[in-house]
Amino acid sequence: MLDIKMIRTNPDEVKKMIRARGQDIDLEEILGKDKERRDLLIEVERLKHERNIVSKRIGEYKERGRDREIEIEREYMKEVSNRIKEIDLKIKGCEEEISRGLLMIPNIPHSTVPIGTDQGGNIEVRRWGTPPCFGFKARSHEDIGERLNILDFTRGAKITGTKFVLYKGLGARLERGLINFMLDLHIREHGYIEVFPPFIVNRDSMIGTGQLPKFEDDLFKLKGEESYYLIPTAEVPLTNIHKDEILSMEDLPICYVAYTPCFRREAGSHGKDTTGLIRQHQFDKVELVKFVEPDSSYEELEALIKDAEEVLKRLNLHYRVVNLCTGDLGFCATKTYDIEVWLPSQETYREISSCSNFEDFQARRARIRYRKGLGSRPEYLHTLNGSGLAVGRLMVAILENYQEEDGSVTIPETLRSYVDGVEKLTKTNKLL
RNA sequence: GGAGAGGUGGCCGAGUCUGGUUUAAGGCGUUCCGCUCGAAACGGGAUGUCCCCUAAAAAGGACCGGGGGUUCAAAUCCCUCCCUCUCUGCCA
Repeated sequence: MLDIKMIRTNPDEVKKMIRARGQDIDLEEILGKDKERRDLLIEVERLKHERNIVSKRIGEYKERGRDREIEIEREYMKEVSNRIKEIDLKIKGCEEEISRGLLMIPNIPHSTVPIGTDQGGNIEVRRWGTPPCFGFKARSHEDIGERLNILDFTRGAKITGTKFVLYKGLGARLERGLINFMLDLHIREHGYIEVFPPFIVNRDSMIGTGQLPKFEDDLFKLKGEESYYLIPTAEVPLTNIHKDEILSMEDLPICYVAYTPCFRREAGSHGKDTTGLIRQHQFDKVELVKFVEPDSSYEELEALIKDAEEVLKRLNLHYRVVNLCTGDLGFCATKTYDIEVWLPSQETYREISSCSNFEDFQARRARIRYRKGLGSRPEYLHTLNGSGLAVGRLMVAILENYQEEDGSVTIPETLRSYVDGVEKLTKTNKLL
């Protein structure tokens, strides 16, 4: 959420930004309501002041038993009170409209974000490693996974439906190993605090991180009295840990890491990257979230992306880092780096992590503040998050990049201690 | 799920029955000043968040879990929802 005061003073810049993002939002209407609200406030506060004074006076009259005076004041105050009630109602209406509008305005891109309308405008920042060189035609991960009997798409669909998968035997174990490997790396070497949050959150949390009210269609909502949702990413519970809090400067930066499954409706994405594990309704992810001081948030973003990259380096997987352009940037972000891992079967780079700075956009929505020093006013802090990494897609990358001609898959050395020393996945009919 | 007790400032805690002079007592903590060679103890002051108006302040308004109602007036009365605790049922 943007600051209404900032919009009030820089309406043209905000309009320009909205246009650049290809959005259609009526700023004038919001600003009009804002003006109306402030005018009404001035009037109603004067009346409330009056009410406070007269009420006190009535109290004093009552003490002395001056009933006639009380009666006179009471008649007058009835009018004042009704008028207050009327105006308060109008103000509330204004506030609802203002907030509805504000919640739909995207964040302002950082000056280092390239201008562009879609993915094509993204800029490659760096590459690491080299793609593997096979003397045979690379198989897809689905192919490899099903032959090895570690991935079962048919049964996943049987149990639930399309875009649900069953990991079996060493596949399940490798998934778990990857999660543990990444958690350990971030906890032991990058200084993150591990968290195991709820996988279901309430509506207010979803608004806090920006999934709602705009992206309801992407979410799984639970049926029941409460407005509960399955999390589409651990970003939601992690960022909302400090909702409605005022932290002190010594607390910052706070860095959390969590493994959670993620649930996404993927509405409207049918036929798009639908193969295998790439796009599922449920997938595992290790997520990194930071709460930082505003001055340091862009340095923290650089550190965050490095922490995520380290996973791929340790696994010796070729990747590139991309700076997303204005047209591809998410709603809440001011700047996002994607990490794209090399997939031999598609001979292309595929997103495996997305690391973003949100500045105070989420902090304002979720009311997360900090105090610079003793006695200083609370200020919104900056939040960041990034995948570190998406486990399903990492599985894809390992199966494809480490495949052998005979259909087996070598397990990267770093991972072996996480799968009881297994060095190779080989074809088997047994459910290991 | 059932029964009961609660939710008040950074924390503890009074106020709620009986609505008004509450500007939310008192304590703790924090911080500043005094005393002191220094510290402790002691004495004194300061110590919330948001909104509005401001160049800034002052003044003003709102906030006692959330929302609504009654009333000239609500921390206090009524309704409703949420949360916590105790007992209890079922249960991993």
